[in-house]
Amino acid sequence: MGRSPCCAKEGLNKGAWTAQEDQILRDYIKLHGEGKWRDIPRRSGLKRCGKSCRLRWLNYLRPDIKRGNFSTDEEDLIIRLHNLLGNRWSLIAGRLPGRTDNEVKNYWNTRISKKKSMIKPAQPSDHHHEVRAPPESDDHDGKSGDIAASAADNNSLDSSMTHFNVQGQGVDYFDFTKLNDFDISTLGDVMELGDDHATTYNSWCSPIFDGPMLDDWITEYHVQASDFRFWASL
DNA sequence: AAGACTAGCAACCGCGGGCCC
DNA sequence: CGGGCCCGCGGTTGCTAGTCT
Repeated sequence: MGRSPCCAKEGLNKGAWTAQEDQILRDYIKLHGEGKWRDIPRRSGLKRCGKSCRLRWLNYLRPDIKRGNFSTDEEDLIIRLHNLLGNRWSLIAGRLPGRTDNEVKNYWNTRISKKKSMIKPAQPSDHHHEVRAPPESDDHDGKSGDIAASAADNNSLDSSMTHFNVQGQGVDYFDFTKLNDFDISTLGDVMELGDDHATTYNSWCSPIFDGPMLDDWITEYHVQASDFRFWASL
């Protein structure tokens, strides 16, 4: 079936928004709230398609938007989140208060990706910090003999590290089953990775503590030690 | 001073998913 | 169950300001 266009194109303005248009949109949303984007042009008199109104509001007019340069902390966060999530800009932006997905995406495309391309790839020996894609699920089933695990034995993050030799690639993971006293609540609001990679804190952290879920967890979520250190430090 | 080039950013576009009928 | 609508996402485009020659 053909998809209907988001709006009739005739008679609509395109390109940069004027201050007057911004004000109309601001006033409208102040009065009626966000949502029903398709109705906005008709009800507000704006000659813009609903999609354009939504974009303008979310990326520019929203009162909580932080403008200006990204701090080094923000940049570091973006790099780490991008390592973990890939080009899922809305998820990344969700971890940066006041930043929009568009802004993060632009920042990545214009600066960070360039910076990264100039840095030589990490050596295999410094695997705690190297940027590396997670092992493919097909590579191991979490129970196979490929995985030789050895875990230390007390409560600290370091001692709960488990080293796996997956397909000959040494990778460190955290074993939550070794973390008796760790304040897992610090993770509560950072683990909303969404969709097929992970769900919320409640739905996947809890089962980990109910039993030895590490193998499945690694297979499904691929959270490496370096990434977990990062999450835990937030 | 002016034209060419570049970087950064705002906005557009097409697609997919969720929801409702 | 399938079609249509709406929303949100990510890739891409194009404008503009700044820099270079």
